[in-house]
Amino acid sequence: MAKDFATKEENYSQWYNELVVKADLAENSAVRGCMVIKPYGYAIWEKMQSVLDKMFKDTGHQNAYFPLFIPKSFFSREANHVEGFAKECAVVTHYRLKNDKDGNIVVDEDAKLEEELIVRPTSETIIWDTYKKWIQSYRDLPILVNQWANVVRWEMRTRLFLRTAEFLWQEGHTAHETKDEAIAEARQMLEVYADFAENFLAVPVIKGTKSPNERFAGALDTYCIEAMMQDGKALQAGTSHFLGQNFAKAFDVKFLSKENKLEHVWATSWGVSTRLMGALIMTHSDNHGLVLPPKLAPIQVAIIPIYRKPEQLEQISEKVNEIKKALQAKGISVKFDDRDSFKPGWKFNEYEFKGVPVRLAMGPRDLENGTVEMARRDTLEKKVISIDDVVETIEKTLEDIQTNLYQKALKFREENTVSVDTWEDFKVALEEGKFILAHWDGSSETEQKIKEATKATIRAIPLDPIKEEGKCIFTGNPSEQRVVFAKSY
RNA sequence: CGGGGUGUAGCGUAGCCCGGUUAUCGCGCCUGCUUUGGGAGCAGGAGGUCGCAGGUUCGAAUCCUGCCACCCCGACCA
Repeated sequence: MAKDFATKEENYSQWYNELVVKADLAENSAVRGCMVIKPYGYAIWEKMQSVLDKMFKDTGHQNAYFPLFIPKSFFSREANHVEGFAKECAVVTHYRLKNDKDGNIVVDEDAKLEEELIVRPTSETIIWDTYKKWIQSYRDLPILVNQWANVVRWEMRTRLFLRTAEFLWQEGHTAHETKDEAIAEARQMLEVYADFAENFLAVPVIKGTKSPNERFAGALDTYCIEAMMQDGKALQAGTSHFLGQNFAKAFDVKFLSKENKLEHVWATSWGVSTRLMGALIMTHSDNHGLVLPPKLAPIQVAIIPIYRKPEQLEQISEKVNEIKKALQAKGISVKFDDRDSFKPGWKFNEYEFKGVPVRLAMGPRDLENGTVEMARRDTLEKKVISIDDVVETIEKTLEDIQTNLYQKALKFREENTVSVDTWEDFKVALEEGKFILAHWDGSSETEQKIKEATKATIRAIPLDPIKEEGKCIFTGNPSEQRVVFAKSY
């Protein structure tokens, strides 16, 4: 089953250890749960970064960088925030090692830090401590800053891509004069994420807000995009938080308004991580390996020569280099794999599991006929095309693949989303791995009880809902709109 | 931290219950020849503290004790 293959870590981590592997660096495994991102995998991350970075800049943001280490005391300033992260923080207590009398390297107890440092699990605290120094007047606002960084969350159980102990991400932290402006910013960034997910990752997402139980620690409102993986489980692909004045109050960040009044600043934060690579794998992969959307594929076209004698390779190379040049002129990334150490069949498989969208093969037969064989990764179709049409055909095919992947994923989600009105139906649908649209009375207790009974949580309270009166699936209390329930990663 | 399981070559494994030659097999790796339109074939070769420490024994991968690590299920989570 494709969906088993694409969603079980032991499967994808094996066939895709070209991309990324779990860190296996230390025998006593202090780095358990971290990942080594290999060059090909990192190339995908870089593509994502460059697209997102441009989107952030187009919406007026700038990049900056803040320290990895955060003094412990910063964390205790915002009560909800510390509660949310305290259980998963790595703590630095010493700054020096020494040799003991047996020659072993040990921690130098004399080098104990006065105040422990936390390895950032997220940077709100250190950034707001800094913003205090940057903001005095309404003229200093808004501050629209993004940071590309790594963060560490000491999770009890890790999972490749989706929940590694260390991960790469971007975190935006903005400061505004008014509540409305901050909410508008959080909403805007949610739109940016949704746009990126759907038009680049080719992953359809549900936009919504989180219920209080699922909200970010310290936020007044958490906006999210939720995607469905091939086993029907939900994956939170990105979040954007309206933080209200919580951090401004905790870090005493005030400004003088136009009316000469001292007011607390309004805040947002938003982030996406290397988890998006997990979303990519688990949405599109099939039993042949990864399937990459053309807009994010490091290699869009792989060309494989088929030959017996060196002379044939020479002739083929000549033709291929013309094609390669023409494609590159159109901004298409091409790899001509003329390595002699692997056979064509081996290469076909290699590029297939690397998810390269289009593969060309050229052999003696094609040389005679002026043709080339083109195979597309999403449908695995092969056809022979004329060399004269190659650039045009490939451009069109890449667009087709991008659209097709999105449509396929969207169709899958729609087929696996159901509206239910009874508790019995709810449980059945959940067993079938569906997204469930159901009424909920709005209380945390009810959500908690449903979670305990079924493991399902509210993934999103959809934005712009169709207003519809109904009764809560669990308690029968009145409800104004349906929310999305699902099991999640 | 609670329940269950596993540790043998780079990876995956057999052997363990019932102790006994040189620790099994596959993949991968190296060399040579033949091959090349969907993961090639043959021949030869390299690679091992059997998780660690102790014990029982003439003899331990195998039995006993302790420790360590990892995996799965729960609580936690982008």
